[in-house]
Amino acid sequence: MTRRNEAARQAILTAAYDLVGEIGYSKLSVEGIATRAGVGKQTIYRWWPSKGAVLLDALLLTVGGPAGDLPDTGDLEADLRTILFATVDEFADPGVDAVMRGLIAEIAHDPGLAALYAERVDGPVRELKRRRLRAAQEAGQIDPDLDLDAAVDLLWGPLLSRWLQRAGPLDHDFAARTISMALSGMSRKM
Amino acid sequence: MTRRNEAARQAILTAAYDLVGEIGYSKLSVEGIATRAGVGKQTIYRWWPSKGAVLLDALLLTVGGPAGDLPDTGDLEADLRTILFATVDEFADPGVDAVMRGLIAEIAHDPGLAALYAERVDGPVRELKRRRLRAAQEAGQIDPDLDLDAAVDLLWGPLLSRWLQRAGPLDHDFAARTISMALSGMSRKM
Amino acid sequence: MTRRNEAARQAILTAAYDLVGEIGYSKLSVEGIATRAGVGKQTIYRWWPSKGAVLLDALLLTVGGPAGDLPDTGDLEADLRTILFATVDEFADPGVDAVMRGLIAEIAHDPGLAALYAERVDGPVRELKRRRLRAAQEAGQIDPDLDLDAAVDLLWGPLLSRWLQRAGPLDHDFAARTISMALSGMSRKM
Amino acid sequence: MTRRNEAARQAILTAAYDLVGEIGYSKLSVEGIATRAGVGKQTIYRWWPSKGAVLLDALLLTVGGPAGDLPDTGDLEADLRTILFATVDEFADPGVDAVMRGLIAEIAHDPGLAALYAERVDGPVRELKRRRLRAAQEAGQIDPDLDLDAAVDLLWGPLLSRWLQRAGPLDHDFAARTISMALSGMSRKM
DNA sequence: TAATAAACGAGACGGTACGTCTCGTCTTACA
DNA sequence: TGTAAGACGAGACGTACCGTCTCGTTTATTA
Repeated sequence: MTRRNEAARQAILTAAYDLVGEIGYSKLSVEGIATRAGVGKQTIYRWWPSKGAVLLDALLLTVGGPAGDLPDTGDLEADLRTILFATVDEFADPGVDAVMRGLIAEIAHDPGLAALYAERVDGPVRELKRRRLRAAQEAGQIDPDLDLDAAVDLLWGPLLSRWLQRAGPLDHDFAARTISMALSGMSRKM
Repeated sequence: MTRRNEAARQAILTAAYDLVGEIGYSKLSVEGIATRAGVGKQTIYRWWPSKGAVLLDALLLTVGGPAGDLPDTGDLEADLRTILFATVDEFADPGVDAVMRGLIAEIAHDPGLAALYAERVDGPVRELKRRRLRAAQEAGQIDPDLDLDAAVDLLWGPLLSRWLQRAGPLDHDFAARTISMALSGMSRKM
Repeated sequence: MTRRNEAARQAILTAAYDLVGEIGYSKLSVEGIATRAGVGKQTIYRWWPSKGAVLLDALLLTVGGPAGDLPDTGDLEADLRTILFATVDEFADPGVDAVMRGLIAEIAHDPGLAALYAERVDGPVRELKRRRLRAAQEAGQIDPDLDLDAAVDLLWGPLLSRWLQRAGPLDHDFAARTISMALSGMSRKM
Repeated sequence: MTRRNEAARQAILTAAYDLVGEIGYSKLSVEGIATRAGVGKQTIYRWWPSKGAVLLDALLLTVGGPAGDLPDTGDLEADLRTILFATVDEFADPGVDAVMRGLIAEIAHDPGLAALYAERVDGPVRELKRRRLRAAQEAGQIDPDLDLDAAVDLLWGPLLSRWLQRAGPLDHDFAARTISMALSGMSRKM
């Protein structure tokens, strides 16, 4: 039986999320999270194996878990705009930004965290995206032979690229242009 | 004139690059680099402002600086394959992987490092990519009204996505599929 | 009326006494006692105010409380030998040794424990010693003007000294020599 | 070659000595000493193996090392008064009191500390005491067959007893009475 | 013969301190 | 002067216990 203190859990995740946005992943300390949350360090170590695991949970507070299906109005391009605009907005949140960057670095050398990330964050979201594109295939709007995973990356990869490299604006206009190119292609039409 | 010891510089960069591949960015310490390189800590602090700056220099040792123009045989799709296959291969290097992930995380809260990254790594490479696509525009192979920066991201973003999320294979086949979709588009042709 | 669990009391005192002999006073923890005794921490805190109080009770289990009068055969020197030899043997018990040393240190900054120690341990024993010497005074065997408290310290102090400083053997022979010197004095008799 | 910071050494020993007198041995922490001394914890751990070793060094600052020979005016009883009165005064110092009690407890389970104590504190002092008594033997003032170590304990043991048990006043008067009894004996002279 | 209330085991909690590790600065001795 | 070595003040690491505070679960009267 668990006698876990839910208030402490919330305080820890909120403190972690706020702090990482303020000082960045690498300067974030378990000590700092505990102090900000008004909690003993052991309470963090009791329930999470690492700083990364805490942040992953904190991320889910914001990005939300399985948020139901993606919109499907029948108009694929309009729906993709709705969805990618939301992604763009999420990336603009300093908490999400800092947490994601930290996790990306940590995942490389922490297989446990990588598994957790795949299971809790990437997997569910990616499945929703695939499902929306499959519906478009069934509606005859996109090529039925398309590799849906590759298609998902074609749509979201460019956003990721802008976000990571900070080498250009990541705004709704860019998302719209990406959708347009992805759907119709870069090549000159004869 | 600097009395800088070039042998020490080499030893530091090599040690940093090797170590980051072995133990990861977050566990890498200046102390560790100095010990591995057989160098005093002060010698590192004297010449680099941060761990990230050392790694950025170390990265340039491997990825190389401005490597001349990208190939232009006239066949755009073939040239893109050559180029993106090389990118895929670079991402497979554990040293490059670890350094890049670390830099990505650090850049968010270190403007100096961000500037350095933009100037030394991202900028020059991106310029070469844009130049190759501009040539294709002039050759009438792709839409003359295309936003070239967005086009670069449409091609390289999907690779970045696979590399970061580790949610699918990042191989030559995937690169080829991405190029094909980017050029011709996802939409069903009537 | 208390519904105190006597089995738990015994288990706690035994565990405390055994543990302090094994790992010493400073490394002894309430947590450790509770675990060894198979008891919840609260059961200890419910009945004792401090680690020292537990040990004081544990000490009384072994050293025993008021063990009746000291022997009085009429032969003072022989009786003192019997008594001091017993004291020497007690000091040799590792449990007694560890508990006493711990209490001595703690007493300095814990007035409550000091009072408890004076009342339960030192007081009763000292009274018995004084009483035996008073009988000797009445029998005309020792100086009737003697300060009995000082005399007690003259006999037992040297034992305490050896025990504390560990700078010489604390055995029956030493006790006998001490008794002999105390009774007849160090000065050359002309 | 040592590059030890002498100022830090002094600050640590002074802080340790002051603190132990204020809060007692068991509540004394390395963290507290470091903070009070304005020093990093590592600087303490670098040079001392334990809290006890720091306090032992701190004790030597006050009690002093080999302070030259004990007084020898030819009058043994007068000299012993001078010496034991000084001992009584030392025991009255709260710093000495707290340090000694702490060391006594620690010594039981720390052979290294015990050796250090014997070598640096107890040994030198005891040798001086023995030497003074030997001079008295040679002067024909005390029994030439006396076990000098036992005689030392006969004189200082009672002081130790009073100090430890706190069961009676430890003052010059008591010391004088002890000397008198030790020299002439408790037994009624016929 | 229940019910009921304390004492109990277990262990989570907010804290303090542990002893270790690394940070970035500073000092020393050598080349 | 630049360097290898490494001491220093600072502070986070992850662990062990502190003493307090619930939790159900015995027990052992009391109704």
